[in-house]
Amino acid sequence: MEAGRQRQGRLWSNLTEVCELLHIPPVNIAHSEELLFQHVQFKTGQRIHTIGQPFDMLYIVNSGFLKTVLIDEFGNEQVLSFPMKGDMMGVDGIHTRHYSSEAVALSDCDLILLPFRKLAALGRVHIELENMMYGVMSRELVREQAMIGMLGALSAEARVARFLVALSDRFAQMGYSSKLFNLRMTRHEIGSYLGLTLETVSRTLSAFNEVGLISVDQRTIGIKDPEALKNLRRLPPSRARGRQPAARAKAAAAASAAAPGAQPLYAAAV
Amino acid sequence: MEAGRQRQGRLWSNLTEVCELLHIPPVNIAHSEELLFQHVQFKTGQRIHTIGQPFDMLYIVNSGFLKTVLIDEFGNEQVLSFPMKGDMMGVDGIHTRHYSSEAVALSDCDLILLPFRKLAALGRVHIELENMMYGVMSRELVREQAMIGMLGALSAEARVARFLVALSDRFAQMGYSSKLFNLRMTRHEIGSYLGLTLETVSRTLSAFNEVGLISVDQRTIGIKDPEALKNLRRLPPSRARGRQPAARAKAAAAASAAAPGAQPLYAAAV
DNA sequence: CGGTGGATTGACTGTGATCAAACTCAGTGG
DNA sequence: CCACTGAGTTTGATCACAGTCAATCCACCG
Repeated sequence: MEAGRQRQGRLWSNLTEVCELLHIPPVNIAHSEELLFQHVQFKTGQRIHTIGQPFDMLYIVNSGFLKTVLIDEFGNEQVLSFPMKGDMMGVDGIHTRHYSSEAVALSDCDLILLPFRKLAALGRVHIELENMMYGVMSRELVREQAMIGMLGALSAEARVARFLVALSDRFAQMGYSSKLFNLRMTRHEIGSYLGLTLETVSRTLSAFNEVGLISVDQRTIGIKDPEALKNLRRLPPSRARGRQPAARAKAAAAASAAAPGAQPLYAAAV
Repeated sequence: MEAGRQRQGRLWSNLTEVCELLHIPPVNIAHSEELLFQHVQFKTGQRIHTIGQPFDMLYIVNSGFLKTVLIDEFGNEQVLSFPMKGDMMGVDGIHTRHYSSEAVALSDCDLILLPFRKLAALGRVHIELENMMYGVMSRELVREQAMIGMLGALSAEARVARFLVALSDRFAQMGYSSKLFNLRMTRHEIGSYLGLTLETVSRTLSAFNEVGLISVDQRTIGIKDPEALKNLRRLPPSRARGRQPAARAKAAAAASAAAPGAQPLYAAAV
């Protein structure tokens, strides 16, 4: 853990550390050594904030894994995101001054507290910081738009494939292996996130495994063919798969990547 | 059209007018009469901005109807929103400095141009304005989260029902009739927005009509039973509907509203 | 008029939800 | 140490919702 220093028995980060965590050009401020943001630790299962709770803080994930969820009028959970290192949480609370979603730790976590009013005030003086705020919020908006596009247009298989690729990329950029990793969330949570049932998620992972795109063992995922996953739209029907060598099916999945213009065999006509 | 004044043959609005359009407490600025924002007119079918185009402007809808769309890697349109009076557009361009979506006029429109840099600079001096910016972006984020929840969890019928209710509410708050209005978008666009096909949208509207929840004639929609629509989860199977008086089915739909705790007949176990 | 884009309706099919059963694994306590 | 538990996962059988393909139908416009 490079970021953070001890003070009064707690970890604190300065603005420079916050900026690099967010992948934002560093903001150079006079006396920035005195401007520190406090860390907080949460244990697996603990709630960071709940729906309706008065808003005053933004959070940046320094380490660990979380989920954010919406609860509908019948008490059903809908997973909105799986924040991890470098992600900002709590932005949805700005508008109504109350959080509109709930954040839960899926592993032990270390979060940085950003008092919103203080941050906004700082942004008035340091334009890069203001840019950072607008930038992070806009980025989040674009991410959600992509999510809407995915839920509106893609098949179950394509959703699971993209989910795996996105995870793999995140792990890579955090310095972990992009080829072999552990899922921190249950099938149920993945399903909720992707608009699918847990059974469909499980079956789809098994199908990818059978065809050699990935390896699955409970929560351990091995990415075998990232390119095919990235461009997958639909797998051949399982009937055909049974009597064929796995290589055939894998090739078919990859084919949809090679010729996006022509309608490849088995590709969805979205 | 109360907002706007002529100058150099064009319409301009001051900050106070912009604020009330956005439903934000008015920002009082000295010399606010000299701080004016230009209007632009677009005709039906015209593009306001396209994907990848360099970002520098935000837009506020003063009158008219639009759609914003994402284009996926295969050229398919995905409708993201139907902006109308009081909505802000272009926020998705802040992050990468390029618009990530495309906005198209569905009717003749009058938009107010907000140069982003200028607006951000103003926000540094006038905190209410800064709050407005953060607030509008956060509100958009929450709206998209609700959309994700809807796409992930609701049946086709529930989506269409909520779409109608949301439209009805918007018309009401713009001072139009909430009971009778014209759709400005095609079935195809509604379908894309809701993650459905145009046939499913058409069929669902017809079913609502049959059951007495609404009246449909092409693009003209009459809302008959807003409460039942708001709480609808699933309609009784069409077989049963045919031999029953419409009132029965309507009552069943309304029942799911009355007793949200108990599982009503035909309600989806989401 | 005929032409064209949009809407409706019908018949059929497939994907993914539902219901159900078996299995894995970690934790707990006798 | 092992049986017991319970949460999570896998797999199977079945079915319905919504997608697909196709044939009108309708309104608007040149």
